[in-house]
Amino acid sequence: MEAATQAFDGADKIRRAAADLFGERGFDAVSIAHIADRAGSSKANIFHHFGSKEALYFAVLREAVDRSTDHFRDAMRAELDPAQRIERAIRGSLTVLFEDPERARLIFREVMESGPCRAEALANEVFGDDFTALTRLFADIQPGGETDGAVPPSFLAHVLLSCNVMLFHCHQVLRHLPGGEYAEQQEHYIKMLRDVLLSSMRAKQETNA
Amino acid sequence: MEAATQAFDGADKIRRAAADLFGERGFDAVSIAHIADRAGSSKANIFHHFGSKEALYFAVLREAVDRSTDHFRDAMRAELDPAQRIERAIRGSLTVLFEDPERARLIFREVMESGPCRAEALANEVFGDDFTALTRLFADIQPGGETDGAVPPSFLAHVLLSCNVMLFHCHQVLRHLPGGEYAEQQEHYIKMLRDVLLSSMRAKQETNA
DNA sequence: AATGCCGCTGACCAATCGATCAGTCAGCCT
DNA sequence: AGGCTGACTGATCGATTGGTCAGCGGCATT
Repeated sequence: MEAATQAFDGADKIRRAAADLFGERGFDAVSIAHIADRAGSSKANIFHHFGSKEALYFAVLREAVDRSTDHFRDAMRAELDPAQRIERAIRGSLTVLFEDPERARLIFREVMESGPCRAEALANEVFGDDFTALTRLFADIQPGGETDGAVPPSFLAHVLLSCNVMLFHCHQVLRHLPGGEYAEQQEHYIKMLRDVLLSSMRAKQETNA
Repeated sequence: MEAATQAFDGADKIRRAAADLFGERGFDAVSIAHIADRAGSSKANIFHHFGSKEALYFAVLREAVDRSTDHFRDAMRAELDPAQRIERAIRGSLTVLFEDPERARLIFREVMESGPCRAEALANEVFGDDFTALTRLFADIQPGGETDGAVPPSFLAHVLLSCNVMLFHCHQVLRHLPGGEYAEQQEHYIKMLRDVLLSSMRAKQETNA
């Protein structure tokens, strides 16, 4: 029926322009006129294809979400020693963030802004799989199984993602902080984070008070 | 000269209303009319006191920054054993975030949005002192001094701040993730993060490849 | 050739945006 | 009393916002 041949039809150009602009400046700071201008289209055409500004935003958001989970999944499968598997996971998550920055900022802004209502949907439909996969990775590697007192795998996933997300969003600031040179040496950063995660897994933890 | 007695003059009410709204929804999503309404004032009066929307935003931002650094400084001084000092630091940083959420979101949004131009100013004038203090804390506690191969103190500061900031911004999502119950048990969260940081300091790290 | 559909456009809408204006009112100084 | 300052307001500005609508040209079907 339709021609799937021409990959760049008008609607797609609009989608991509909107993704860039929404990612850079957020929902409210971007106007339909801006998007139309960047896409080389007209305002009316945007409403013809998407109906409203909100609908366009959600379309862009959903596309960004789908794409990012694909990338993350690829970076996860590897049968190596624990240190290398952790490195792989760190690098994979980092790649997702840095290779499509606008998309990543779009998603994180949504997470920040979303109230309790949408948060559960985001957790289940968007981040659940990736987080579970990462948690399972740490559970697999854990030397003595889940001895009580040890840091649980899901928290190690939290540490990994937190550090990466922070590096991504703040690296322009971090690199000017005293001792923040790691923000510009990605390989060095990866090894340090790997060491933090590895030693947290190995150590028998004290659980005083 | 001026009366320092009346603590809530008009300008201050505007400032506080603006801080709340900017923190909740960001700069572009908030209009002067909203702020005037919330402050029980008039649009024109806002321009009378602050000159422009941007000037009001910066005034609010600066006030938020000053207040947060004060709180952080208090939480830092304590002469206890390493585990307790780290706990103290985690709790202090967490308090800064959660006890004035709008202010915290205001600042973080500024960090996210700022290009390379303003990032350096933010690093030096706003976050430099706190980050340095936190780094020094880890350097003091470090058992064998700075043996090479160990995770540097500034990176431990990165881990601490990253995890806290992520917990703050995403805890509505995290608590719905499998294994994300820690997002609602703050004391448990603090102890886990403390263990991660402690074991990262103690362990002689491998620096292969 | 007439048809209907679809991608697309310029002109236009009411509402709202940030900002300015002249002007009011209360307090303070001389 | 009179002059002056500063907090404050309602009305209003031009520009821009998200959104609508009638209509255009190309293309496939009948």
